[in-house]
Amino acid sequence: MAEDPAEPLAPMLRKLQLWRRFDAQEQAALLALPREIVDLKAAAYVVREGDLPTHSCLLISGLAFRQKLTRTGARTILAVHMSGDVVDLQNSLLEVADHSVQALTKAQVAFIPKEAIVDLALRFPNIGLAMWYDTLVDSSIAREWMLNVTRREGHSRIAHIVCEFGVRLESLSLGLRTSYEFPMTQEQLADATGLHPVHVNRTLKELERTGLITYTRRSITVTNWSELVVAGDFRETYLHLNQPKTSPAPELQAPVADAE
Amino acid sequence: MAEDPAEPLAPMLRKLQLWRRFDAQEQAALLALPREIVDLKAAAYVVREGDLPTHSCLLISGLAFRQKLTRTGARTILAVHMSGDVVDLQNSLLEVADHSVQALTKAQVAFIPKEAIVDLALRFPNIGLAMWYDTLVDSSIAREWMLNVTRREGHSRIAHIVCEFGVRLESLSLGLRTSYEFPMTQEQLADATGLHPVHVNRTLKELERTGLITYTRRSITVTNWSELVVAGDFRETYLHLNQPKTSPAPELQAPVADAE
DNA sequence: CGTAAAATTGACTGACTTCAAATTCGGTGG
DNA sequence: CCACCGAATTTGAAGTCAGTCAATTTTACG
Repeated sequence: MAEDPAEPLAPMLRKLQLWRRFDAQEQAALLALPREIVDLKAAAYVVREGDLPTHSCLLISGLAFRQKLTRTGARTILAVHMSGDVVDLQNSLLEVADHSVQALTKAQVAFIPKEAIVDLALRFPNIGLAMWYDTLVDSSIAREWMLNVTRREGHSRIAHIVCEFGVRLESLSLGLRTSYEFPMTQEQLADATGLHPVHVNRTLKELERTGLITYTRRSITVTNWSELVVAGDFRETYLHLNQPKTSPAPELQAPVADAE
Repeated sequence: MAEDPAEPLAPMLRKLQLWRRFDAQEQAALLALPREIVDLKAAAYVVREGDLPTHSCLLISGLAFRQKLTRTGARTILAVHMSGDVVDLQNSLLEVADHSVQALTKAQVAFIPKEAIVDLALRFPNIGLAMWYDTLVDSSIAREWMLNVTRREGHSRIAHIVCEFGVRLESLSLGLRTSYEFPMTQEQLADATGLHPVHVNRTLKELERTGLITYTRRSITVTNWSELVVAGDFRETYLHLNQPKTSPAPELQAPVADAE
């Protein structure tokens, strides 16, 4: 949790090095990205749908989520982001933001000019690849959510998202998969699972009654992990947490010999 | 439709140049990618969930779709791809395929070794950026689909997808937005909208009865575009078709002066 | 302590699913 | 050209999961 305040971009470096290894020069360039550190209150907007974003946003601490609305105001929550995620590499590289990003809890973020991101990707293609990979993993999670909300029943949807948050938070050392802080309201949980808040409430109660979880207003304890995994049809491959790191840009070491 | 057979990768070049302009060297490098051209029958698999993919797949002609299954066999269709799409830039760069890709119609594809893609991105960062952008647009469409299946009613979901295919096919000169070939079965349409095939059938009938579309087994004519747009809550921003092309890699022209 | 947001509960409704059977279509072989 | 077959579509009837509406209780927090 206690990041070196002198290196606010360290969480981004750590996250991207899940996908590619960086040499000293690449690490320095990344940490030297121009940025503005901002403290956000819960529910503060990072980007609004329709904006022409000028910055990307790194989440240093706290949680954030992406959302999209129908014309009638119904909401879907598309993703929940955690420390180290460059929230909205998805959004801000394209011209117009097609969805909004909002802080879920109070959060510390770094705004990075989008040209600086593009420039970094052009000067250090290895970092560009890592950022690309990172957005691909986001997409993979989005696909699993799509499956979740279209083809699983209510109690499975809830069970699945409870499993996912546990594994993700544990991978960041922000909790245990069987016990973690859970700051979403039931209404937000409903928008993340395509259900109605009332039904989410009843489903949580049912998961408690059947002994799978204990739920208090802002925390979750899983009391029967293996049954919860079955109930949620949870298979964690889609999180790509075991992606083997590619050693430092081997392609750059032998680019001349192009045997074909 | 009639692409120069000497340049089978031309559709990919055309598509990527929607996002970035390439100079002659970049264009040549892209067209020279190693590849194997394959003709696929309808329903043939390109990648299966769980595979360790070694190739990316460019769709030269025909349609393809991505899908994912629950443990009990229920299916969701995540995306439909058209000519020029590098189906599964999404999938094949990561270690394990988290979903399957299948031909929707008979199709011609080019398999490109994934190292060749990574190598191209490292040698020509401008092309790397274009491919990244391309996957971001895919993600944007995926987000709209998520909104569609979670927060719109059945008839809206169908109306929305009918609008989307019209606009996308028209942008590729493969049809008119108000009249196009539509090779999906009602069962596939159900899996793309999170509905049951029986309900899809009834909904299509209702859209016909109310005069919005005419539907025959394998083609759609929109008889009232503006009402269909309203019914489907369709706003085409998310397709990012008006993304202004960035002129040839300006960042590369002045990388020295880094005024901050 | 007071207040607003969030959670909870009950009664009722309905959009969509399920099951099952009939019909149509497209291609194939005689 | 026509009969045939499996897949896709269509239709009907009945059931249910989740939504809706509305009121009450709990909680966080100043």
